[in-house]
Amino acid sequence: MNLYDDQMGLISQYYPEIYSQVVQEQGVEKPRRRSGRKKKKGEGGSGNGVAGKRKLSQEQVTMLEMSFVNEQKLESERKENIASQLGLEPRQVAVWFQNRRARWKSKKLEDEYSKLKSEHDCTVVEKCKLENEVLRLKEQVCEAEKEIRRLLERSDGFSSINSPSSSFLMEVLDPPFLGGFGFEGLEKVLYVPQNDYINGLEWVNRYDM
DNA sequence: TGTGAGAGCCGTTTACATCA
DNA sequence: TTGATGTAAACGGCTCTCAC
Repeated sequence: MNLYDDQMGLISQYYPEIYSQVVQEQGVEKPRRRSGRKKKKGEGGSGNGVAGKRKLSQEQVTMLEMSFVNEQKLESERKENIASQLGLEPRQVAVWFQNRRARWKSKKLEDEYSKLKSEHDCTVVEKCKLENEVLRLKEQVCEAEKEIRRLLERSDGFSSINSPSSSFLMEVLDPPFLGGFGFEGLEKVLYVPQNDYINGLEWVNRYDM
């Protein structure tokens, strides 16, 4: 059983009147090659024997839609079959499939756009949430720093500046010595002895080239 | 390798239906 | 009745594939 048989099964099930008409028209042999592809406008080609375009009937469209759902591409044999079943020119069937593929593609693009837009909107909302969170955390840090400074100032009245607790707090609050003066990375190149009690100027002179 | 035919895609045109 | 507008059928041009 091929796709065509599947289609016919569906059609007989859902559209018995169309199916009986189709079965009656089976067996019509048509030439497979098209002759004279180009036609001037107004020459027709609709196969209706009427000048101008005519909309396809509801039954024709239904059958074409069902066929399209089964398979979007149209092989020659299938096209001939559908055309003979529906009393249309093969060219009409081909054109209908072409236009239907275009509509399908357009709809697909529309759906993809909607999906992407929805995802984009979600991302924007998430970004706003994260930015708010960053602001909130920054405020917390600011408050914490104020609190530390307040505690430091209070502790000045009770202990000397060289007490272990205050030096620890200073380390927390102040940037590293080299980094604070724009010498980031130099500490890796220059050796600074840990317990060397030379003053700052002497230290600079020692490493001055 | 060149050529002709068939088929698909894309953009456009045309015929027709609908509505204000 | 008529003009604007939307939709679907059809066309024309281009490209690709395949057989010869």
